[in-house]
Amino acid sequence: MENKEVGQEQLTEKQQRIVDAAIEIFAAKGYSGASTSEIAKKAGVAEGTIFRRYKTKKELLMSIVGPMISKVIAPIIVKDFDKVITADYKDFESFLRAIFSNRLKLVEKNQILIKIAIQEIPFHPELKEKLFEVVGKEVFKSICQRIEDFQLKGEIVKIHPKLVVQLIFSSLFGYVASNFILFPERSVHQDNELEHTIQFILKGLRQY
Amino acid sequence: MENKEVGQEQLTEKQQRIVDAAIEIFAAKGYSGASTSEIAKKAGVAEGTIFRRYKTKKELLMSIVGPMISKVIAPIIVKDFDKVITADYKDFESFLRAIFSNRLKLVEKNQILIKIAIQEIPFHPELKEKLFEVVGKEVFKSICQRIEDFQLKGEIVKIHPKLVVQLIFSSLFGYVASNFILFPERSVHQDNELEHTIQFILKGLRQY
Amino acid sequence: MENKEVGQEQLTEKQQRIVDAAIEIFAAKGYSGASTSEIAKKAGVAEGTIFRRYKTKKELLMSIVGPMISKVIAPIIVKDFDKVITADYKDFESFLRAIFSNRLKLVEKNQILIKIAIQEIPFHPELKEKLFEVVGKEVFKSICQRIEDFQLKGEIVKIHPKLVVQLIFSSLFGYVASNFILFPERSVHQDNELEHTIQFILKGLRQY
Amino acid sequence: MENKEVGQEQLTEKQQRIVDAAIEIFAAKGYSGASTSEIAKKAGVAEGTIFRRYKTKKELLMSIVGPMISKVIAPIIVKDFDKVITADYKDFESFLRAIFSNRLKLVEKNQILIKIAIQEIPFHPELKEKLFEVVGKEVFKSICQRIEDFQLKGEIVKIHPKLVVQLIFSSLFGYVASNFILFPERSVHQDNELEHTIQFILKGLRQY
DNA sequence: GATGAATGAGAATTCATTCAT
DNA sequence: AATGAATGAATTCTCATTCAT
Repeated sequence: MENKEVGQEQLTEKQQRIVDAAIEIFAAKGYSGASTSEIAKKAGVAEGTIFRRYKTKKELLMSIVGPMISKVIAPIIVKDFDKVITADYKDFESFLRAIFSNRLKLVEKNQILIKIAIQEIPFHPELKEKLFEVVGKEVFKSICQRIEDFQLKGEIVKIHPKLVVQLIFSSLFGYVASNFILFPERSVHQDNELEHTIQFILKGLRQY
Repeated sequence: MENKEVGQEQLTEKQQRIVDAAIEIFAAKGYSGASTSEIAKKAGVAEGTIFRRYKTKKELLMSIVGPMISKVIAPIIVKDFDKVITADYKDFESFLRAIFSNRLKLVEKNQILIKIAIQEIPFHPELKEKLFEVVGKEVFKSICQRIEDFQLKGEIVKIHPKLVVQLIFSSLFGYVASNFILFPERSVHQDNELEHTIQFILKGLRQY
Repeated sequence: MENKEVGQEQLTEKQQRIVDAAIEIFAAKGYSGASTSEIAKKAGVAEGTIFRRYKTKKELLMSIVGPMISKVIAPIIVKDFDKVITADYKDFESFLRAIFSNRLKLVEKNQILIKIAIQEIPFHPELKEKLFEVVGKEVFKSICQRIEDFQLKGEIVKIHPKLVVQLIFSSLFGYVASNFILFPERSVHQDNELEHTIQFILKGLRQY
Repeated sequence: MENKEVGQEQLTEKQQRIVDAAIEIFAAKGYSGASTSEIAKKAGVAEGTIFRRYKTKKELLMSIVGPMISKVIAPIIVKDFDKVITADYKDFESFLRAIFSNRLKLVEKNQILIKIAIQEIPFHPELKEKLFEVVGKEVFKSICQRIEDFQLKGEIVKIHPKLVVQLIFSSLFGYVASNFILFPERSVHQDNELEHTIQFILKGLRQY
């Protein structure tokens, strides 16, 4: 399972194997629980090899999670957001579906990385900050603005736009977290579950 | 901040201090990231003292998280569930409010413990199993049953009861996770946010 | 060869053995060339034992050299200096002999420590500073003052007192360095060598 | 600061840069404290490049210090020694001044190299031996012989010639060590200090 | 000749755990 | 029960050295 999405700026083959191994082990045991020797063994390299490119174990983590936040989390929300923003969605439902449909694929594709990110964010203020920056500044505003548009058109309930966003993403996050992180083996995320979740949000935000 | 709720069966004062210190440090750094010597220092006891009662570090974790799952997680859902089940809630809204109102207090009261549990569950199959047992077997059935009642009365949408439960608890979990674990410093969980969340769920589950 | 002079504030027996081993190995290989595992082996303790008391290898060095500077170097010059100052030495010769006689015993007794200090001072600014402080501030002034007395009495040449001190201690340092550090195995420091050195300084500083 | 004096037999430009970098870093951190990768970085070459010419790190040190001992230390004492020996110095003072004057320039010019040599000699028996050979055999005898001449003429005190040499060079070494190695930043080696040192030795060795 | 990725032995340090007091 | 010195295995990291390109 390669994660070519992340951090492959001129990595040698061995370094790429290190990154892949690290991803797997960080996901399985968490950052603190993973040992560099285990990573090296799984990658089939000498332990010292890890430290040629990454000065510290933490740098290895950051090289995985840091870019991921900008390259995966952000796109999950922002990607094609120009289109979403520009595109004149005929209604809120289209908007919501647009968000869910292609974004959930990104989530699925980057499951492990997201698992690592969610697991480690509580322990690494830098990551928290980065997430805030990426999500907060770049995305939040534009989404909120869009929400207001739909509110003005009377399509969704007139509560604080921030709250609308939180409700949508709480549902999304709850869905993701329970399916991917807490109980990944369950894999009950059938299509209709997703559809019902969308319906749930749609109705939950309806005005009357 | 004492957590008298958990594991105080005949603990000496020092042992109680150890538990309190462990809770704080496990929450801040995770199980693997916490060291027993740090815990001992914060508790103001000798390093060896920890191992008098708890044979291993892991046993210390389990003594905190294990009981917590039965004593806190379960009550969050089950407590007074006899009443909930017995009580003839006049409608689904009452039922939902009943769940949220007193349960969210439990969550707030046990914030740290829940943080630890959520952080560690992915790494400890035993915990996962215990959670399944407690939540799954004891609670899930009865909640589902109750949901079916409301569905028969036509109060909520007729989708698979399990999904209804997941939607409700996804919202709840999203709310809890984002407020308590990911961004505990934000503390925007104002009252009206909660109210809107309830409204959101109510409408989201309405039939038409 | 115990070095009970230094740093034995409530050391356990093992810790004392660590210090002794460290002194021997630091002296033989220098700080960077010595490994903690070698020290542990020579001390007959587990490597981890070193780090119970000394957080780092450097702290171990400092615990040896730091106190030594105040407790050995300083006394070499200052010890009984009250007497030297108070005592009305009938002439400069008595003064010089007083300095040399009992002080050189201190040097001999602390050979190894002095060797380490001299070897490491160039690489550790902290040590240099400490030496300056101890020697410079506490000692230099009072010696210089004493020198001036002898100059006024016409016993020694009237050049800058600082220079007199430097000439005396250059001779002393040259003697110590070549005998103890550079060529310790030669051990030609016979009594008459010392006597001639004193005569040499005496005549070298005579006025006419 | 190039040290063209040493080891430039057919060195490529890169190899010369390696030598220069090594000199700087060996001086600053000592042999054990210096890492080849740091040297490579400072020299602006690849890590492997060092090992093309020098099979080991130690060989690099030896290529610097070894030749230095013959090419710098020896000349300090021997250079023009034919002249010194042949030349009929009219008195001991001229002899002493001849030694000091042009030799101290050599010392100053090769400060760093001498610093390295003095720092490393205690740890490398080969260097000690080489120094003995060069200094001891080639120089010592002829100096001693010369000293005896002056003693016969009644110009200097009649103690063992070896001791005379040691007294002279102790003063010289004390001067060099304190000015260049221990406290290089002080740089108080003013001209008159030197003059006074010479006067000090002269008088110290006078007969009556 | 030069490079720099890779190595593996070993360095410093951490840490859960034991045990004599 | 409590202590805290001691342990030794494991962990992170360093570094001289090799070798294919």
